[in-house]
Amino acid sequence: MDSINIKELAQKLNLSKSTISRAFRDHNDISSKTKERILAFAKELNYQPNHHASNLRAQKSKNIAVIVPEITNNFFSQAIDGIEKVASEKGYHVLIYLTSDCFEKEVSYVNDLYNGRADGIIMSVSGDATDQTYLNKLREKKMPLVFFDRGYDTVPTAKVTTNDYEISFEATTHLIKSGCRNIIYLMVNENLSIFKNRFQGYIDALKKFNINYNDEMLVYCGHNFDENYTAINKAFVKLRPDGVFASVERLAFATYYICNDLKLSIPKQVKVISFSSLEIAPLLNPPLTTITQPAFEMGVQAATLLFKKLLKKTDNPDEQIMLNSKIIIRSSTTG
Amino acid sequence: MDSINIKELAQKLNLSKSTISRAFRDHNDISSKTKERILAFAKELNYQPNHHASNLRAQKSKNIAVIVPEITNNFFSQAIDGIEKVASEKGYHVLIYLTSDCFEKEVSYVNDLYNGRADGIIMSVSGDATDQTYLNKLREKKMPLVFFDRGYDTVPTAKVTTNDYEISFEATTHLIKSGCRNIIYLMVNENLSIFKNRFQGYIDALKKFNINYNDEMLVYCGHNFDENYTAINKAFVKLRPDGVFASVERLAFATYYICNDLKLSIPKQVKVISFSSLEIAPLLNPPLTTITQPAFEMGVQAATLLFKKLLKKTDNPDEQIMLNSKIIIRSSTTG
DNA sequence: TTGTATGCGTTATCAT
DNA sequence: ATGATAACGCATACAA
Repeated sequence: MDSINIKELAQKLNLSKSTISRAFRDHNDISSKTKERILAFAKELNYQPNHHASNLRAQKSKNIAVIVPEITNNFFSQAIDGIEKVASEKGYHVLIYLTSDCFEKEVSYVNDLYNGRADGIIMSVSGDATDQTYLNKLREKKMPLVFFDRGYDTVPTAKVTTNDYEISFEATTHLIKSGCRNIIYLMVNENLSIFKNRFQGYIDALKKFNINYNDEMLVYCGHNFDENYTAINKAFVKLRPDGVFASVERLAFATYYICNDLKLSIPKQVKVISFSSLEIAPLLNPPLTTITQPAFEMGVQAATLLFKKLLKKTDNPDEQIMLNSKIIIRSSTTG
Repeated sequence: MDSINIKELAQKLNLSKSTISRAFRDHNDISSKTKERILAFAKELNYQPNHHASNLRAQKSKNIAVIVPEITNNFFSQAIDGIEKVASEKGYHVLIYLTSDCFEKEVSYVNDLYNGRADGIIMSVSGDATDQTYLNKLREKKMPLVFFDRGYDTVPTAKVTTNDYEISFEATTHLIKSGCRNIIYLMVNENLSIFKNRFQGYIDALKKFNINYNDEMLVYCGHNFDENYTAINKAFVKLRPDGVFASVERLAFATYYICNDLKLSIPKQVKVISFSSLEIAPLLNPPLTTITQPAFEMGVQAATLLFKKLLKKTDNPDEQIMLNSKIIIRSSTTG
């Protein structure tokens, strides 16, 4: 970066550094004439106040960090979209960190942010945390933190979540009312509260309708497609379920592939419902019934919460926002 | 950010600031004993060298900026995934900017980066540029720039692209060999060379097989779903095409919706091929034949190129890399 | 091996 | 309304 600096600019204009600075800081004690002259000349020379110098003085970066498990996932990319919209409106910049659900990466990314690179963090955590409390030092450092969707219960901070329990109860009820009596549940991570809530909604709905449940119906899945395929396939062969509740989008996709391979018809033989932010769910074969979270809006709310904390415009730094997901019924559970 | 600084740390350890600094900079002229003592104590106190101060001295940020039209698009999110992987390996951080294909935003974002916030830019441009040369000042400022996929021809710099012309020729040939004689082309932006190339591949394939072409067969689309729906629908009603070449994923989706609504069977009455990075293309109804770009790899290559320029490890700052897309034939063009 | 002093580019404070 | 100066936190050249 070959840049001119404030000193050189001052010399060329026969002014002092302070006057230049004032022109950029929108100070009132500067004549509008000189101000305009400065700004015009600066523009011509492509001068801009050096970010590091300004921020060293001001002790802020105007950056926010967004830490998420993955980006090639409709939920997260939509959420990031929402975050970026708010941030750019406020003149802030967005740093992206992808953990691939690896806890070590998550920790290392967060630790890398203590040096002033970012003023705050928006995060959806990896589920494999061994020590969730490492985030508590953020609080000591007065670095604002907002969770969205996936947070740690042990870390008190602002959160944006959805009505996972209720909507899962409702989704399971929908499957039952559509005739399912043998519904398997595809789980990704039982440590995170959102997944606990989803599962509990399922369990309680089964209970309400007096439908038998046993542990085999809970299928543990992971991040790898092949593993998931094997696990779900095994459950299919053994249990012959007539309904599938996928707690996460990609497990529904795996289920579709498996049903194809096993020549099982969705929805005739198996009904499938899934948490999913896939916009083209109507174009799948068959169209997938989804529990759709307001991903974009969650991003907007999370960013809004963060800025409230950042700009000290709140007296409740641990504000909790819960938004409603909605079930969109399509052919994968009807007919 | 309530942080301890180097001075305080030095006092507590009865050492000088420089020694502390040396411990962190991995200098050789420091005893490993004091170095360890410093690092251990620093860790305990959560001390990290202030990013702005270090970078003010070093005149670099260890940030790279990624500017793309949108993130809720499989191609871009996969590319960003690739970029982030490389950047994090190199100890760099990724700033994300979304232009929504708005040229003014693009310009304003780039202009916001002249102040040292980022050391380099990876960009896929908006197509609506009125003055593409505004990027040339990046070169004056010695700010490295790499285009991927969508670049401006008027701006000489490193680029990562795919074999758009050849693959489009091949894709069109595939449609023709599958029996199509009336293939419409869905265009998003005729100003960008990648889209020109795609279109030219289509045109030349028609020519080779002596298939008639007229301007009506070129359907101009935009960013808005409803507009696109209307435009494509109009073409369907008027031209009754038996083939559709979508130059961009979302236009294929629009085509699917339209065929549904018009009760046209894909592939019996209409065959559809599209540029697309959708991983679940096999699950669509019918499975979509795609021209798939190596999005992740493009991100990796773009980042690699940028770092070569950044670290001055190349004598060709305008290196061009062309990767191959591949056509994956599925039911939307067969049967 | 460690300490001292200077400057990186800004901006706020104080003076004029 | 404008100018001089100190300080933000760090890293290097130089001194010891």
